[in-house]
Formats: sequence, C-alpha cells, structure tokens
Amino acid sequence: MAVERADAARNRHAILRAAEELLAQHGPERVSLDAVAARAGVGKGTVFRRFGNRTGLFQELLAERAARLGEAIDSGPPPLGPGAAPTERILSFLDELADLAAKNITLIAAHEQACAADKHQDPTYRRWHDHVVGLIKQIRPEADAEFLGHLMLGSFDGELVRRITGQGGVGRLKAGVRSLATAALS
Amino acid sequence: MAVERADAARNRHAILRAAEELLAQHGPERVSLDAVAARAGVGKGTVFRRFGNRTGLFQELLAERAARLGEAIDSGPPPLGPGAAPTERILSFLDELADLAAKNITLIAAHEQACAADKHQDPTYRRWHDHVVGLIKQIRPEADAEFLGHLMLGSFDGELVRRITGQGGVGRLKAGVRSLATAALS
DNA sequence: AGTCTAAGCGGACTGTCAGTCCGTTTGACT
DNA sequence: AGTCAAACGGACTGACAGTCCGCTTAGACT
Repeated sequence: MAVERADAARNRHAILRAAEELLAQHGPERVSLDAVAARAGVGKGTVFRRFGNRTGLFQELLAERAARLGEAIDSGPPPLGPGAAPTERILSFLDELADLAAKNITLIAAHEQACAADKHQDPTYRRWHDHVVGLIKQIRPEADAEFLGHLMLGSFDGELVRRITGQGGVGRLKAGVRSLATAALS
Repeated sequence: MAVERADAARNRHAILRAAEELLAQHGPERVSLDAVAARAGVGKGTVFRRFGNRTGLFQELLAERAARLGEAIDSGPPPLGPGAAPTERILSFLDELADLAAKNITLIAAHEQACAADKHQDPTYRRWHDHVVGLIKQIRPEADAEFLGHLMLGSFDGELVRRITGQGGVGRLKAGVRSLATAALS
C-alpha cells in the first residue's frame, strides 16, 4: 500500500473531525453519514471510500481515542505497562478505561450501535479483551478468562456508563468495577 | 380499556407467531416488519397499531417467553421463589436465566438491536434487574447493588451468550455466571 | 513546464425499512 | 337489521446506508 495522497489524508481528517462534532452536537444514532459528509465538505462517496461503512468510521474514531491507552498497556511504564504485578496492572487498566469511557460516552454508544453484532470483532475491543484475558490467566489460571474478560469489559457499555456516571460520577464507575474485579480475581 | 376484539386478538397472535418464525428462519436484524406483516397475513398498519413500533414487538415477544420465569421468581416455590436464602435465590435465578437466554439467543439479539439505547427501560429487563438488586441488597447491603445487578445481567448479552454457549454449551455459561456471582457476593 | 495516469472525488441513484395516513371493513352490542 | 367505534390494510413518505461511474487532480516521471 503506497503512501496516502495529501488530499486523501486531509479528507480523512476532516471526516473524523466532522463525525466527532456531530456526535457531540446531536446524540449518537442521530448522526447519518450524509450529514458527516456534508459537514466535512466532502462527497458521500469519499466517506465510504475511506471507511468502508458506518461501522468502519466509528471503529476508527474509537481507535483514535484509544490509541494512547493502547500504547500505555503495551509498552508504557508500570503499573499500566509491563512490569507490575498482574493484579495491579488489570486494576489500573480498568481504571483508565473508566476514564476513557466516561469521557467518550457518546462515541461509545454510537460505536456499539454501529458495530451491533460485530462488537467482539472490533479491533479496539479485541485488544482490550486480549490484554485483560492475558492478565486474568496469570492471576487465576483455572478461571474462564475469556468469559470473565468480556464481563469486566461489559462494565463499559455505553448506556450503563451513562447511567452510573450520571448519578455518582466516574468515581462510582471505578469503584464498582474495582470491587468486582477484586472479588473475581481473589 | 375494553376487551380486545376477537379479530384483534387473532391478529396479535398471528403477528407474534410470524415474528418468531422469521426470527428462527433468518437471523435477527434481517427481520423487517413488512415481512412479519406479510407472513402473518396482515397489513403493515395492523402490526404498528398492535405494537407501536419495532421495539414494542420484540419486547412483547421477550415478555411472553419470560413470563413463566417472572411468575416463578415472584410467587413460585423456592429456591427460585420467595422463601429460600437470598444467595440461593439469586444463583438459581441466574441459572434459569442462562437456560432462557441460551434457548432464545436469536430473540435476545433482535431485542437488543431493536431496543438499542432503551435497553434498561425494557419492562422485562427491569423486572430481572429489580429482582437481582433486591437480593444483592440483602446479601451485601454495602455494595453498589444497582451497578452490580447490571453487570450480572450483562452476562446474558446476546452476542456473548452465542460465543460462550457455542463453545462450551450452556454449562459453560452457567459456570461462569455462578462463579462471578459467588465471588461478588461473598 | 508538460504529460500521464491511477488514486481520489462527488453526488445522483438504488433499495430497504420504519413509521404514518386515511378510506374501507367488521365485530359486537342493541 | 342497524349502528359505530375499533380495527384493518396497503399505499405513501422520509431517512438512510451503501453503490456507481464519469470527472478531477496529485504527484511522479521526463
């Protein structure tokens, strides 16, 4: 794959920005790709050429927002990155994820809606899941790590995050997740 | 509200049956209300008059399938119904729910998709959640029962149930849920 | 600077579907 | 048999995802 042409790069950026803005302005669901294209000052075909479909757009948006956390867990300093004890790592990861989720509720909701059945196929989700599963296996090799991993990440469902943080703030979310994880891993 | 007219009752039934059949035949998502109406031998307007919208139809379908379990927890014999120790009740409830979910994966998926953001508003879901929350409060009054309740019910997400039971059967689902619940409640 | 061409563009077009509307039919009650 | 509100049905609307294809242009090469 050759280098992206300059105009293509500019448009990709404009589209992502437009999508963000519309997401912030109206709720999720209420953002159509027609509107995104219009706001980005770009033809509809361009949006689809770039991102394939609605799902692709929101996946990319989420990936962008999650990139920093992804690097941190792969190669950042402990306790998030390698080096710390698994339990410590998983707890700090869940903590960070809570922050991320709370800051991006609308995006998460849109993403869930767009991905629908493919939720578990999404690269960002998989990365998180793989990370969590790996750590669970170290802590409790006999547990059903795959399942437990999904349940832990289930805490960050868009609708749920909205409800919980809406009445209790991020602190409530973090506390709940932490106590669940602690219980499940000890 | 007067008694339902005979033709209306007949049609309601025909529509629910048609929806079930189409759901079983094609996947979720791929069932349009046009198709349901056609299959039920009924006009499209009738479907909407009866159920309001897509969400209403699937909610009703789920409510129908969940009715028996609902009665059992409200007034059936222990350990599901009142009388048993809370921990025992919650574990047997989750067990039953796992069976129900495994038997109705397609419906659950369709229901989730149709309800989308209103997931937590759905009467059936609320009933389950209320039940679980009440029991959690008895067992661990200091816990965030509301949040924990959502997490436990999160185990029955359509996509997740498909994955887990698809590779390990209902037993795997039950075991995972049980171990999580036990850990979180002790 | 001029030429070439594949990558990129845009927006009209299609197909699908949820939900509405309104003229027609019918069950139920007298 | 007569009445009429409830119920019916299917044409219609509006919105949107995704496709298609003729036109434009970045940028490589001379």
